[in-house]
Amino acid sequence: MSFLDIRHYKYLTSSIDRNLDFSAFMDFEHHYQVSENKHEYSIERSYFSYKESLVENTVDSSIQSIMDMESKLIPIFAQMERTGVYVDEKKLRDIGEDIARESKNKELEIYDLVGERFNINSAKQVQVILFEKLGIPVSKKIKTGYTVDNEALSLIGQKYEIANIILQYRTLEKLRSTYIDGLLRVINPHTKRIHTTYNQLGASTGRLSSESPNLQNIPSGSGYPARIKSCFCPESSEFSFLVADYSQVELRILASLSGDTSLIETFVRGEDIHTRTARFLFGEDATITSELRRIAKSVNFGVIYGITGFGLSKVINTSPAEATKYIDTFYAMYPGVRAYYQSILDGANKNGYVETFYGRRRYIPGVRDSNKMIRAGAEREAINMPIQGTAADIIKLAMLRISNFLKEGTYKSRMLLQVHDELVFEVHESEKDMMEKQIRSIMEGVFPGPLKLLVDIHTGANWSEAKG
DNA sequence: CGCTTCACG
DNA sequence: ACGTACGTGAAGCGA
Ligand SMILES: [Mg+2]
Repeated sequence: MSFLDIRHYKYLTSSIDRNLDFSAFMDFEHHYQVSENKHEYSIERSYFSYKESLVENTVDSSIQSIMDMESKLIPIFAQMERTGVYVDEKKLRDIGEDIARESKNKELEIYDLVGERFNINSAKQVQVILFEKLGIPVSKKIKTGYTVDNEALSLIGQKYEIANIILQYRTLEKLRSTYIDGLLRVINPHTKRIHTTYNQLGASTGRLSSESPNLQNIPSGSGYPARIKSCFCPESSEFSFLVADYSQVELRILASLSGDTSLIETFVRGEDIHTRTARFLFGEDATITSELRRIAKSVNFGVIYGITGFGLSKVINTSPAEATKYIDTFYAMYPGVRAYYQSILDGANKNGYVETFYGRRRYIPGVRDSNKMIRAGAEREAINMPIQGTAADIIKLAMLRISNFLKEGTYKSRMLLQVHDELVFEVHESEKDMMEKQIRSIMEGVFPGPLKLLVDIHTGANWSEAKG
C-alpha cells in the first residue's frame, strides 16, 4: 500500500489547486465516481495518485525522486505526531500566573495614563485613543484606518510612553493567550503530551508547517519565552532533550547555489559571515561593533528575501538611500550572488517556475505579470524559493535518514519535532553521545559539494536548556 | 470570516 | 504615485 496521495502529486507538479477536489477531479478527468464510503475513498485516492504519478510517466525524474522522498516521509511525520512531546503542565500554569499578574499591572497603567478604560486588545480602539483622543500623528494607512502595529507604536513611543506600555502589554498577552492558554488547552490530560499536526502540503517552498497547535513558533529568547520553552521536556529523567540545528543554512545554500567565491571562502575559512559582510560595508579596518554586525546581519538575511532599500531601511532604522547603498555594496562584494539571482529570474521567465537544488518546483506566474508590483513581489518569491526550498529538502532528507537509522537499532531515543532548520529529540542517557555523533554526521552529510553544512547540537533537561 | 497583529525560522 | 523581505499559524476583535 502506497502512502502516496494525489494531493502530493498536485503539490509537487502544479502552482495551483493545492486543495484539489479529488472527487471532482476524478469525475472530470477520468469519468469515475469515487466511493461515498470514507475508507474506500481514501484507498481510491491513494491508488489513483500512484497511477497518475508513476505509471503515466509524465513527471520529471527529479520530481519523481522528491515525490518518493515525500512519500517515505508520511509515516515518519505521522509517527512524530503520534509520539508528541511531554509538557510540564503545572510549570506552564505557574508561568501563566506570573504573566497574567504582570499583564494586569500594565493594563491598569495604561488606563491610568489615558484616563479611561478601553479594550487594549482592539486595534481599532487603540487607534481612537492614540490618534483621536491624544492627537498623535499617524503613519501608515491601513484598511481600517491607521496602523498601530509594533513599528508604529515604537516610533510613537519615542515621545509618548503610553505606546511603549501598550507594546509591553501586547507581548505579555501574546504569550499568555497563545502559548499558555493555547497550549494548556491541547495537552492530553492522560499523557500530558502535546501532539501537533504537520502539514506536508501547505507551504509553497516545500517547507513543513505545524498546526493545532503550531509547535514551530514557540517563543525563544530570555525571560518568559525561555521559561515557556523549558516546559517542553522528557517525561522521564532517564532522557534528555537533544536539539540539532543547521548553522546559517540559508546563507550557506546561497553560497553553494550561487558559487560566489567570496561567500564560499568566508564559510570555508570558518569566518563569521555577518562580521565579514560588516567589514565589506564599513571598511576592512573598521571596528565591528555589535551594532554594525547587527546591520550586516540584516543585510545578509535581507538579500535572501530580495529586500529593497526601503524595506531594509525600516528594519535597520536608517534612510532608504543609506540602506540601498548597503545592498549595492553587498552585491558588489559578492558578485556571484547578483549573477545567480539574474539566472533564477531568467529561468522563471522562460519556464514559469523556479526549482530547488533537488528539483522541487514552484510555479511563479506573477513574474510575467504586466503589473510592476505583482512582478516585483513574484521576483522576490522566485529568488527566495530555491534557497528556502533547498533548506527544506535538506532537512527532510536528513529526517528520512535519521528515521531509518533509529529504526535499524532498537533505540530508546525518538525524534519529536522539526522547526525548519532544527530537529528536537528525546535521547536516552545511555545513547546520548552516540546519538549526537550519528545525528550530526547524517545531517551534515546530506548536502554534497565543497561547502560543508555545519550542525550545532546541544543537550539539556528541556527544550530551553538544549538550545545552547 | 476578514482584518490586524505577532510568534517562529 | 504606490508599495516595499520570504515562508508559516493563531488569537482577538467586530461585523
Ligand atoms: Mg540555525
